[in-house]
Amino acid sequence: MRVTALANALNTTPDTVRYYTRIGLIKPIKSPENGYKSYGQMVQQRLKFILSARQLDFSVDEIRDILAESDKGHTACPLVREIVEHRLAETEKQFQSALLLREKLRNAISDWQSKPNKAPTGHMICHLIEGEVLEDINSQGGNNE
Amino acid sequence: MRVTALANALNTTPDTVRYYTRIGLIKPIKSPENGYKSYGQMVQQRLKFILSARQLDFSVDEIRDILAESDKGHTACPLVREIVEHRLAETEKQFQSALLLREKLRNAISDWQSKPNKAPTGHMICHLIEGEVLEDINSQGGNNE
DNA sequence: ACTTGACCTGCGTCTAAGGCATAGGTGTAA
DNA sequence: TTACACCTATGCCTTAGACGCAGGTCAAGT
Repeated sequence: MRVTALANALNTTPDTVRYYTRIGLIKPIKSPENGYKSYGQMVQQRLKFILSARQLDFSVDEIRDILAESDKGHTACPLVREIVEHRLAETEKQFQSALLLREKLRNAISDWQSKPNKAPTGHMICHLIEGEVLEDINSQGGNNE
Repeated sequence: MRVTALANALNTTPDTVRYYTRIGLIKPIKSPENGYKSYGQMVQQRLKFILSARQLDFSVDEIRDILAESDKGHTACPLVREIVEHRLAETEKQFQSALLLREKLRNAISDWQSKPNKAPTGHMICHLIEGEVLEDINSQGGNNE
């Protein structure tokens, strides 16, 4: 199996396969005559795992750690559980900030409904944004990860 | 005002100020003796606008367009309204996909609650991920922007 | 055998929005 | 003057692949 065949088999792109190959997550054997990479059955299984983990939004680094553990013959399950918990927490944050942003944008739209368009005044570029909306936004405070 | 002073005044980082300077959104004057950049009052106002727009998740490119319009003496307001509508739509998408991901992760956690940890079997790296969860996920279909 | 065209390959470069490291400049207290 | 803290500009690094390019390969047609 070569890149494109493998990609098609697992419903991904050749570029993705090449990328995982480049960073060493999967290792094909190189044909000595034409230099093309050839992927075996084990590699396909491995790629399948990688793609599934990506669907759960695991980072490539996290996946690398999991595979390393697995390659040493250890269970990767505890690590996977840990990561999925962490990812859920991250997603919760993203979720909340998307919620907040949506609120800001909706407010902006409705607040601006009645306001006219103005030309820039030299000390103000667009009064819609530089108006009172600003203060509300800037006092939302910082976040810490 | 030099980078750090300006950054502190507007509650951002020197690196951010440098970045906006580098891509030409704000233009300081360079001291000819030591090469340090000096930012004036107008620039501060401009940066304030930029930061506010970033709070609304405007992209730097969008902000560049707005500033270009404003610099030509035209109202940027219609453009700003347009962008904010577009951004709201984008945010809605993000919101939905965060929601979906959260659901997937929660399901994974609860499904796995009762399952044991297993060592890799050679054709399976972690049965938690390679189990049935997979099929559900892979049939979610693609999105198009 | 030769050529055409379609497809495929590896490699290098690009993305967004800054973060970080490094090398060197500046200021001031001892 | 030296020590030390802080400041500066510059260049490289980050994610997870996408895209483009120059060249290689394959099957069909001549």
